[in-house]
Amino acid sequence: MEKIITKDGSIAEVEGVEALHSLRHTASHIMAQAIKHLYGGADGKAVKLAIGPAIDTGFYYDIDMERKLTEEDFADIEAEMKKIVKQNLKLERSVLSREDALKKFADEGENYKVELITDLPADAEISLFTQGDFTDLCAGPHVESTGKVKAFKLMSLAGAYWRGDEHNKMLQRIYGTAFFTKDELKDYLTMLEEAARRDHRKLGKELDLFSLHDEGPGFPFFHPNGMVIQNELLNYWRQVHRRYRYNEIKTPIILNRKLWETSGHWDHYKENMYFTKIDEEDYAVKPMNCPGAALVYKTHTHSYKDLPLRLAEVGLVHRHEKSGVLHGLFRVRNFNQDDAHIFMTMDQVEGEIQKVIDLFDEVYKTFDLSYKAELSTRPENSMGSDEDWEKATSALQKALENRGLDYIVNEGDGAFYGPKIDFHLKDSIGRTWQCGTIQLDMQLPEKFDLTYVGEDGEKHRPIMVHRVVYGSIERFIGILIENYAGAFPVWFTPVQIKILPITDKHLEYSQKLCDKLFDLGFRVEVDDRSEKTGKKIRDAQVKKIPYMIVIGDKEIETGILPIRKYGSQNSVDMSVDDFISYVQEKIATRSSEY
RNA sequence: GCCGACUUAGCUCAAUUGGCAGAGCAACUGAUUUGUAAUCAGUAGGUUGUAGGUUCAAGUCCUAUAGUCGGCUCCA
Repeated sequence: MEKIITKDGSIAEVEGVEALHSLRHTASHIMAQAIKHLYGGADGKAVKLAIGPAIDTGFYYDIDMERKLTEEDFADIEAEMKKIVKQNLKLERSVLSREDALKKFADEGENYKVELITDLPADAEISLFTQGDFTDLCAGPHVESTGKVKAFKLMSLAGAYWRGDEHNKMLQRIYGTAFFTKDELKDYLTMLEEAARRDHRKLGKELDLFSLHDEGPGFPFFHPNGMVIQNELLNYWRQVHRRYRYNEIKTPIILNRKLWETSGHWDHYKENMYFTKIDEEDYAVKPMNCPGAALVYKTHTHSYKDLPLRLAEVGLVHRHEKSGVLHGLFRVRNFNQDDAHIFMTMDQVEGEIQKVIDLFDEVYKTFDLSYKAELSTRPENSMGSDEDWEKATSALQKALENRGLDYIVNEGDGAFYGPKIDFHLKDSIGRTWQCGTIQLDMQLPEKFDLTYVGEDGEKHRPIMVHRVVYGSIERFIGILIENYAGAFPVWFTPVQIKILPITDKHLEYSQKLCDKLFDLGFRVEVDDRSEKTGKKIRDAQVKKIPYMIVIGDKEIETGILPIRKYGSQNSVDMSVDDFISYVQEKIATRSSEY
């Protein structure tokens, strides 16, 4: 239990995340104080402070000053912070009137604080926290004194726009982390090192899954091992979608400008699209699959009896992403969406969305992934009537609530054509990435004049849903690499079985065994190098191959195979047939155990 | 796109104040015939991201540019 000074100024005893959050908030004040001391000049005005909150991984402070900080300054700042910690200064909360607060910060040249105060609601209490010679506008909470901050470390520097708006000035952001004890800090740093070992960019290279080249920034190249994963994921995807009664289509990558004008992308998505000319006419490379699906829909008249009509498509889309955002397989410029467009009546929306959520849940469970759902509502640059947005948003909300899913709401984060539910998955260091998404679209059926014939014999407008489970195959593979640290379940790992003959004498038998397993559909290889067994085992372990079989005189004589599983120190004996059915069972059940 | 850092052999990394571009692993060749996490020896591998500049001399300093990394913004 830790004592903290809460937002209303009272003292409370808290523990866990809440206590840590307070500690880190105080740490950010200590850092700001240290930076003021070191670089603020006599009156402190050379350093202007913006905001400095605690975050999940620690804290940061955004500052504005002429001097450009580098990581070499960290040692100085940390040393100054240590002094402040050692002084064990009490944090004291005070309240000022709006005028007094504005005057105080204006006098100090803290124009960002002035702006923050100005934007506080009229009835807000303006609280300050003071430690020694440093006072900051702050709602709290904080720990009682600077001496509590026993273990901290500055982590990185970054630029950050004031108020997150790219039209504003870019400030210098310093990230740090803090813990109550040195051991906790050490554990955290160790965890980060381990996470770096799971990084999909590193493992992608080591396991020879994919590569990225200067010749195509953001356009990943998949190697044979990576393609095994991709194809297995798609096989599984097709099985699931068959069961959920989807039909698959394929639409072209390059389509005429007119189509994109009809769909609204030409007006709303142009900055993310690539263009080309064919026979003097404008064409665009598709950033989404939906207009193609709309054209397929229109090739027939549809009865209400056809609905819901589920058209799946694994579509390769290209999007121009700003150069600074590319990130391994997580953020690329072309990717395969495991898309589907569902056409239905308004009455069917809620039930159909629930089916989609069921499908998502099933798929994520298969990969041992936990996810977080987010509902995004109407953005500013959007099309359609208030009423339609209202109806669509509440249908999504109801589906989420009926399924009992926890979700958060992102106001104004929807697509320009409708609200959406996003499913976020975590990478190795806890950053979340949007994978699955369910987007209601009231616009496209209108734009493309999509209709179905109702019971009444009249034409009606269907509702459309876009949805992806994996999101992008590329991103999903990245998530899987980090989730499994490269040790994939048998069913989609690139090489399932490695046969290790002890000497050349055992090569022939090994090769025969390999052929037999290969013909049964297993991904199996023989290590026929003239290396010692220990070396072959080591290499197979490093490549994270699920099953190793050492073949020597004994095995040839008895026909019993010693199976050594990945991560295990010893082997278990199995007959060839038992081993075959054992592995077949692991694959059939998509087990993540070996 | 913006802020900062980085870029040396296939990979991971060295190279003192500017002074002969190197190691381990991988690859290849040969020897070795090996029983559960690295056998030995040899060979080859480079316009130091790219383009300029400063200098007697540039991996090292300067400018531009590309890419990568950490963030911001944006997003599957």
